[in-house]
This record gives sequence, C-alpha cells and structure tokens, in this order.
Amino acid sequence: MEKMFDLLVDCPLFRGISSTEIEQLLKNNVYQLKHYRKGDLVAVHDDEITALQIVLMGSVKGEMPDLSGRVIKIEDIEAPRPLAVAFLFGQQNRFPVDLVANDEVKILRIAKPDVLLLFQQNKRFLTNYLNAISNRTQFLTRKLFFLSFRTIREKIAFYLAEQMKLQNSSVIILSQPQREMAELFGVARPSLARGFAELEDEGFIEVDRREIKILNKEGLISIAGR
Amino acid sequence: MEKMFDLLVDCPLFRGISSTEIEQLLKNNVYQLKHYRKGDLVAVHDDEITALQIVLMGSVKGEMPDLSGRVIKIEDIEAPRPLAVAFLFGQQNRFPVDLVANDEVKILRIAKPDVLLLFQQNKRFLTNYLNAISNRTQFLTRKLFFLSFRTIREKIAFYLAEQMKLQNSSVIILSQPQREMAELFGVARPSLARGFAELEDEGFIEVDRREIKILNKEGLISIAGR
DNA sequence: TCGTGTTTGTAACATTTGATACAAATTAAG
DNA sequence: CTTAATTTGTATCAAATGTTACAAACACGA
Repeated sequence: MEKMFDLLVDCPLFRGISSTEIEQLLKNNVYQLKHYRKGDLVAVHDDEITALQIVLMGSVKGEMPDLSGRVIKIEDIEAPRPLAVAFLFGQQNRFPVDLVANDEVKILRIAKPDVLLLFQQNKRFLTNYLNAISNRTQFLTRKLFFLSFRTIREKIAFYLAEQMKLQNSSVIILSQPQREMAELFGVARPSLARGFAELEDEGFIEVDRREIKILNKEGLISIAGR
Repeated sequence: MEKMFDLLVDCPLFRGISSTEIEQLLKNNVYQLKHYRKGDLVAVHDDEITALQIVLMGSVKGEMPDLSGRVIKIEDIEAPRPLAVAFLFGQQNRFPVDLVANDEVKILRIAKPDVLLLFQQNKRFLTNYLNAISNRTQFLTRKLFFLSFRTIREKIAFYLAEQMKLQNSSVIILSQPQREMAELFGVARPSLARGFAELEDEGFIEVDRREIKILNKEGLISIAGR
C-alpha cells in the first residue's frame, strides 16, 4: 500500500507533492482501487465519468469501436497517468472511447466530489490538474493547426521552421521517429518520407535520417505560407 | 462600474455567482481594465499569457499571421467570454494566434496568481473554470475526430448518421449550403457534391438538393466506420 | 559477434481529391 | 414576370496522397 503513494509521486497530478503528503491527502479513504486483467474493459464508450481515474500499474489503450467488429486504436495511457482528465468536468462527462487493459492493470479511483475537496486542500494538486487539462488542449490545438495545412510539404516546412526557432540552429535533430511525426500530421508514413525527399531534391534541405540541415530558410518559410 | 459585474454574471466563468458576490470577489482591486479600438492588436501570437482575460464588450477575432501579409481567421470571441482559458495554465503559456479587436473592446484582466486566489475563495468559480477548459478540450476532441476521417465519404456518412439522431428522422434537411459544409469538412465544394452523388449511386441515400433521405442506415454507418 | 526488431528510404500503382469550367435549377430582388 | 445572383450537379484532368512492398541502415540485447 505504501508503494501506491510512491507511484503517485511520479504522476503528473501529484508532481511536487511528497509521498507523505499524498498519503495524508488520501488517508480519509476517499479512494478506491480496481484491478483488471489483460483484455478487460476498463470503461466503455459513453460510460458516465463520475470519478478521476489514475492508472497505477500497467497500461490501458483507448479504442474506437467499429460496427463490423474491428477497432481503431487511439492512444495508450501508461502508469502513472490519469485517464480522461478533460472529461471529468465540462458538459459531456462520458468516455469518448473504449478503454481496454493492455496487461495487468491497477487503477485508482477518486470520486468527483472528493477531487474537488482535494483541490481545496492542496493548491499544487489543483494547479497540476489545471496544467494537465491545459496541456491536453494545447496538444489538440497544435494537432488541429497541423491538420489545417493542405499539403504535406506545407506541414513539413512549418514544422521545420518551428524547430529552427526552438533548437536555435539551422541543423535540426528530429526528436520523433517518422512514424510518430506522420501520426501528428495525420498522413501516411511513406508519404511523409516522400515529402522530405522532395524538399531535399528541390534544394531546400539536406536530410540524413534524423538530422535535417536547412539550406534555404526563406524558401522553406514561403512554402509553409504562414 | 456596477455594469461590469452585471456583465460578468453572463460570463461562463461566473455562472451561478451573483453580481454582488462577483463584486466582493473582485473588490480587492485584483483586476485591470483595458480598452481597445477597432483593429487594435489585443495580443500577438507568442505573447506570454500571464493573466486571465475576459472580453467585457465587443468582440475579438483570432487570426493566424501569414508572411505574405494575408491572415486566416480562426474564430471570433464575443463578450462576455474569456480568452484562451486553456493557455493560462499548462506548459505553453503563449497565445496561439493573433487577437484583433473587431470593434470597440473592453477587456478585464486578472493576473494568474489572483486567479488562483479566486479559485480558493469561490468553489463555483473554480468548477466553472474547469468546465470551460474541459468544454474546449471536448470541442477540439470532437472536431479532431471529425477531421480524422480519411475520406470525404466517411465524413459525409458520419455527419448524416449524426444528423439522423439530432433530427430524429430518416429524412435530413441540411441546414447549410454545400459551400459552407465543404468548409467545415475542409474539402473542395465539388468534391463534396461528388461524395453525395457517389453515395446516391450506391443506393445509400437519395439526394434532392438540401433534402437527404437515408435508404440504408446500417450501410451508411458502416461506411463511417465508427 | 550475431540475430532481431525498428527505422528509414524508395518504388510502383491505385485512389482520392483539388481545380476549373459550365449548365441547370433555384432563389431573391426588382 | 424578368433578371441577376446563388446554389447545385457534373465532367475532365492534374496533382497529391494512400497502400503495399521491400531493402538498407541502425539499435539493442543475447
């Protein structure tokens, strides 16, 4: 049981709060523990969300159900992270996806009214929660923005211009594999590789796997358009 | 000045809080008022966000700057609504867009530390704020979900399935012209028309301008996939 | 060192979409 | 009723992307 509080120290919602403080906050038994085995349904699409849920052990995958039986995997949530923080509040308190246990899973549940009490008792927990939702929104905003570009070339050009600023260099090291970047852009992985290859052929950049050298910054920016 | 508190009663962040309570909460002078004229820049892309800002009068538009001088309008925020609630917390405390006054605009500013104090002083304000961010996230999740469909057929099919529920009928009246719907979907107008025509050829629907009759609901849903 | 799994770079081909153009149907305004 | 503007339905063609497949480079652990 002690282990649980140690696990929570690494959870974004409890960042900056010591294990003993966490123990004190939760000591009034305001929580439940749930166990799931591999393949178990942790929650079903449209289930009502009445409690904050934190994955303590194992990982859970979000899936969209398909009428023909197939499923589309949306994302993985690994311990020690919370589930659906942005759906505990707001108008639609229902799971947007199915949640399935990837392996043996332990989940901590704290009912919504108790979460509000925790907010009052610990300011850090509150700001952590606000940060968690906000980060989610920021991630989605960014993703939507990327999808708003018409062509893959534009997405790449914009991404590189952005990274040039961030890394403050004309040689950029990509932090993600192409597969993940393609996912962020909402395009197929080989299409992304082709995009890079085309920009290289046209003399805008020089590509060596994860290392991108910007040869024509102005040209690149004019491709991105914005 | 009294008018301000009355205006705030209609702001989602102060919902359920009376004008006099709002006055009490804000009486310690923890706020600033800013005036802008039509066309004034309220905030610039990448400006740091250190305060909660609420539009009290007029409206503000979010725009993405273009290097060639053009701008792309993202959205309008009208009084009495807050600006960028999801960017006051989280990792990226910077405006994602330029904000330009549409007309004469009054904006209320409350510094971030004071916002946190308000959270402690008034539980309703806190839950309102949580709801505001959460609703934003939910909206974006939905929009992203919509854009995540690969083909136009899938978008149309999903849209129609949704409208069937909303209008509770197997005959759907489209409320927008194709041009606007195409914009929402992020596709070209003739491509959208072609999408409808194809679904008609295949016997899923019957199209008569704005009136769509669903002939094969199950088939349509299986096209949408999810 | 070797094998195994992952990542990257390409290629060929089919599919989807965008761009453009135009006619017919509809609506709005006079 | 007439005319003009808007909306819809189509067609054609080019461009962009997805799909599938495979080989080479790389990373990592046994």
